[in-house]
Amino acid sequence: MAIAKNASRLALESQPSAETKPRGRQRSHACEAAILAATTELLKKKCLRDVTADAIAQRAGVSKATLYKWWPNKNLVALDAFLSSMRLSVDIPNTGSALEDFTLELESVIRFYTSPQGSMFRQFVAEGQSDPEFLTLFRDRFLRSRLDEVRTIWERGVKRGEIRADLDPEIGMDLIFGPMIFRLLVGHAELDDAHAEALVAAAFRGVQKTPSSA
Amino acid sequence: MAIAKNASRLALESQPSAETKPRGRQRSHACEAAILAATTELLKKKCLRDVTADAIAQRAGVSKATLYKWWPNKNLVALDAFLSSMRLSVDIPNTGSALEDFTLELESVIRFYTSPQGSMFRQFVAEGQSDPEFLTLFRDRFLRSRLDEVRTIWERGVKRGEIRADLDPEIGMDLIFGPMIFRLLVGHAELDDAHAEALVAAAFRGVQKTPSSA
Amino acid sequence: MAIAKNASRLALESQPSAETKPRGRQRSHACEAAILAATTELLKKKCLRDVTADAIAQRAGVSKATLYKWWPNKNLVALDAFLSSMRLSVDIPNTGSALEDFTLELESVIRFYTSPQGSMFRQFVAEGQSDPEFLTLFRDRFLRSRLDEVRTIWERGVKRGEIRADLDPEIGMDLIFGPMIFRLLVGHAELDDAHAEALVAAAFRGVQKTPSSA
Amino acid sequence: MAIAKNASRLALESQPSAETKPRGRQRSHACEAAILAATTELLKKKCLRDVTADAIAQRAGVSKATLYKWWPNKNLVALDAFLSSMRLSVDIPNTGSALEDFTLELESVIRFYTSPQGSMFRQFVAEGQSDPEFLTLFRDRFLRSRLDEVRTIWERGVKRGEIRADLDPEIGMDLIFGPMIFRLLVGHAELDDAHAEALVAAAFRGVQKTPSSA
DNA sequence: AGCTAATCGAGACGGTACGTCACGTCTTAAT
DNA sequence: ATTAAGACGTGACGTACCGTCTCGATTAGCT
Repeated sequence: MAIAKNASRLALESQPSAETKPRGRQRSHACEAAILAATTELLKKKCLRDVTADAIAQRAGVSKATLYKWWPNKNLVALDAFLSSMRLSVDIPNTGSALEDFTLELESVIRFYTSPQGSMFRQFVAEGQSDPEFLTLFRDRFLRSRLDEVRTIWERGVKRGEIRADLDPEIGMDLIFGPMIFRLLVGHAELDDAHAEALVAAAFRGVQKTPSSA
Repeated sequence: MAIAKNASRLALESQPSAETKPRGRQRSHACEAAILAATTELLKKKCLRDVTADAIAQRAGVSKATLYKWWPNKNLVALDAFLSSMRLSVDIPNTGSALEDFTLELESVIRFYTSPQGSMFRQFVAEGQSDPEFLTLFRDRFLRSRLDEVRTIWERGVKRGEIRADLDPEIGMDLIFGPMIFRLLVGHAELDDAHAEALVAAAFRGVQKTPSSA
Repeated sequence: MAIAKNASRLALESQPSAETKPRGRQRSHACEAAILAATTELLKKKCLRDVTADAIAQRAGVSKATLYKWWPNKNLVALDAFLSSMRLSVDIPNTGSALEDFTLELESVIRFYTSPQGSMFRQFVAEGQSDPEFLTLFRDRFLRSRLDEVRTIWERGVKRGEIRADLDPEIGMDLIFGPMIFRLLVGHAELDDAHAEALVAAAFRGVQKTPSSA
Repeated sequence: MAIAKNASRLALESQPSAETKPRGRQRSHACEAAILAATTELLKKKCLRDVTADAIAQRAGVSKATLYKWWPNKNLVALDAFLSSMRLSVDIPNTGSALEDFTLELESVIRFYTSPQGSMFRQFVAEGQSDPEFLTLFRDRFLRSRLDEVRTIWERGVKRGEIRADLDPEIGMDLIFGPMIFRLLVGHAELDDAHAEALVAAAFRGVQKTPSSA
């Protein structure tokens, strides 16, 4: 099931000691860090498709063999680089209003995804279209946890009675974030704070003309 | 603006009379048709990235040079192939209820986009992430007109008083189709008729617990 | 035996009337002349390998089909162009001394072969190495007659008692012109009037130290 | 000056010790040898023009990229193949008579140049006509040394008083070998032992009717 | 004067080889 | 054992020129 040849980035965090160290030279942390940093740096200038494994290795001052020893391919290096550059867990807004929380969160997400840094998101989704395993990995390692974090907004909203309890949260969340992803990937419309607000507002109020307001 | 070296597919359809034919041998319809057919066929088996220009040419019984003479790259060939295979303009449902129309339409779109044929959509969006010009072209030649067609549902709904008149239709449409695209590209949740219905319903009613129903 | 599809250039000169003209549009002299002129012109700037059939046709304002209708390939066009630009039969020197005649002739030949015009000679020999039929044709249409002309110098020399009668003229002629061709094609040594004189002198006197002059 | 991207063939032979080996994987001797062997083999069947880089690579079981990494084009591969297949330095005859030595040498050279193996010589001269740098390289790497070797015959002849000391050896050598090259490349006359003998004899005695023999 | 052939310009076409690029693997000597 | 360096096989790329072909327009001799 594991695609990555190892737990990659995470491998270095775990195993604080315990097991017997293998003989010979130990895996270099510096080396791995250099690769991830180089990848991040290069991806700010070019898209994933145009960043070559050679370029990463060269920029990191690392041999290509080292790179391929720890990652099965370039995409997974980029994914790790992306993940490692996002460590400081983003905290979810908590203003007391789910509407406001979602608006703030969406604005924040948009700002990130449209930044050079966050534009990697689009590349990953794109790569995923021709590499299902990579798409799965991307979902499991990044999206899932992000969505889980955001779901707390939803749940708080439900608890507070702001959000309909009968609505499948998955559908609710897609309703809020789907349109943003759509615009992000297809580029058919603007994507900024104003739109974030309008989108969340529309998702909340709904499209339908309510009988009362008629 | 034009990326394609010519009007390609469309060039052959238009102007049945009018302008004087150029002097030399005419562009072969058979040749172009063969290329588009071969491309469509190959794309049913493999994803766009894995279909090579050579394979298209060979399967079409056409020389690679001919292919590159009329299209700058295989993505645009695929786009033309996609467009040509969708000629019969899909008609938009018109049941008298916007909610039902959107549900039917979304179901239909989902069925298409998850078919071998329609999965090209995902590939195009993916390619577009590393080729902005292609993304623009894809939007202009395909998405734009599709969205325009669907917008009639919206406008009928507004006229009938089913849909809020104060809501930007662009936002409304993204609300309905964005979540589907999100799921289509990221694959984090199911995508079938039931979900189509739930999505449209949620978009219509909104996420918010209405005071009256409280 | 004929390689060319027709008698080419010569076809237009011959048959002043006689046979019944075929029906339809007649072959255009202007057209052929333009092709030959364009070829000659282009070959002054580039070597035969680098002059394309398209370039010839375009420069001549002629269609490629016309070109290939009358010549089987580019090399034979060039050969005809070469021959047609040399019509005015070069006259062989006749000073009364074979030594002097050969020297003058060799100087003249060297001047021609090292001119832009005459450098086609080298190209023909080169092409001939990978196309034996072309080499044969080149020999038959050009070299043979040139050598025959020059042979009169030899024969006059023999008659006058200047040249050994027991020597095969073919060997004698090769002795005089071979070294020049060698230098022309390989470029390992200078090729000018001085060398022409020295070469002919050496060929005449021989390499051997004569007993008498010892 | 250097055309080849490296010292190629020679690089592997030289410097058995001295400089420290570079760090990485070493250039594969087997790989290079396979390329040269394949080239030699193919050139026995087809002429240089008709031997493709792909064919060489495939037959050598080597990738085209590797081939192009070490040689800028197939001509230089062929040249290296030619040179490597001639290593055992041919020894120059030394019978005590320059006339006989030159005759033997010329016979030997003719036999070689008319063999499948040696016919590459013609191809090289031919290619050189459209690629001056290649011609220079061919002269420098092959012809020069061959001529230098043969010149010892000349010098011994001069010392022994068989050959005129006042004659420029370059002219003398061209006189002996030029006619052979002429015939080799143009094919207007036979090229065998008998002619070798006749040619050398004529070059030695000269064309001129000597007064004494009159 | 119209008919019928052949030629002509334009340029599309199939084919073949080119030389380049990136991928991911493998080899070597050094650490 | 891991590293840097970098050679290697694979396979697709997009380009160039070849020689053939298909058009419609032109230009004659023949009816």
